[in-house]
Amino acid sequence: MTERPTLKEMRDKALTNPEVKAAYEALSPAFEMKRQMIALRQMAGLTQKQMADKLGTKRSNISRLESLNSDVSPRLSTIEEYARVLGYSLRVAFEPQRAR
Amino acid sequence: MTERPTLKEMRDKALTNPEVKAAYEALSPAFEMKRQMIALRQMAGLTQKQMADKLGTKRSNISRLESLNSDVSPRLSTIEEYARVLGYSLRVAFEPQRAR
DNA sequence: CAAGAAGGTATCATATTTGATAACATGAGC
DNA sequence: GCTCATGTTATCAAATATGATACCTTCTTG
Repeated sequence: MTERPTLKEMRDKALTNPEVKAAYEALSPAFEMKRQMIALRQMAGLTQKQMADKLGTKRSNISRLESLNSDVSPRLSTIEEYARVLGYSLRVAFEPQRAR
Repeated sequence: MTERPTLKEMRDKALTNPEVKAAYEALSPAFEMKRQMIALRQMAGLTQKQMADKLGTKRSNISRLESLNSDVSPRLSTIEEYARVLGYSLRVAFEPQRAR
């Protein structure tokens, strides 16, 4: 039974291409959130160093937290703290999954 | 210089009262989120056991994750997974902090 | 009452994040 | 070129979350 590729097969194949994979992940909630975090910090006119001071930690840790290609998934409380020192609170919403 | 209590002092004092503390925390973003998670699971007609199976883990871990008076702050990826198996994706929004 | 289903909580081992330090790269301003 | 500010990345120790197991309570149903 030879068949033409299913949608899922095409997607999986595409994801083996690094560029496609990057573009795909760029849409993930975590990526969107990190972009937001960076934007909020910059809008507040703060450097990573100043942000680190406010949070009682170091530059490098802020860099890692904001890093788009970091493989760590931060704790919810870490994101909450980051938001709080910038004058924001978190809202976590669940929305019906986008079509794939 | 005896003074009348500041707002902050009154708040801190109030938070030593367990009941007040509970009511206060009930408004936190994490609490709101957990309530949402439980509601979504129940709307899907799933028990914690069934949820655990979908996630490849155990009942007790789901209970802890959903527990409102748990002292653990889950990873973002943990919440994402939970949402995903229910057909939802996460949206994390930053909103200007409520007045206190 | 007995038995099973559902949920809660404690504990321990394991996995992962976080904090701190150091080294590197880039760009601005002197 | 030099220096400083900013940001990135790697590494290790310490803190914390997660997985699994066991035991407990409360309901429900027979």
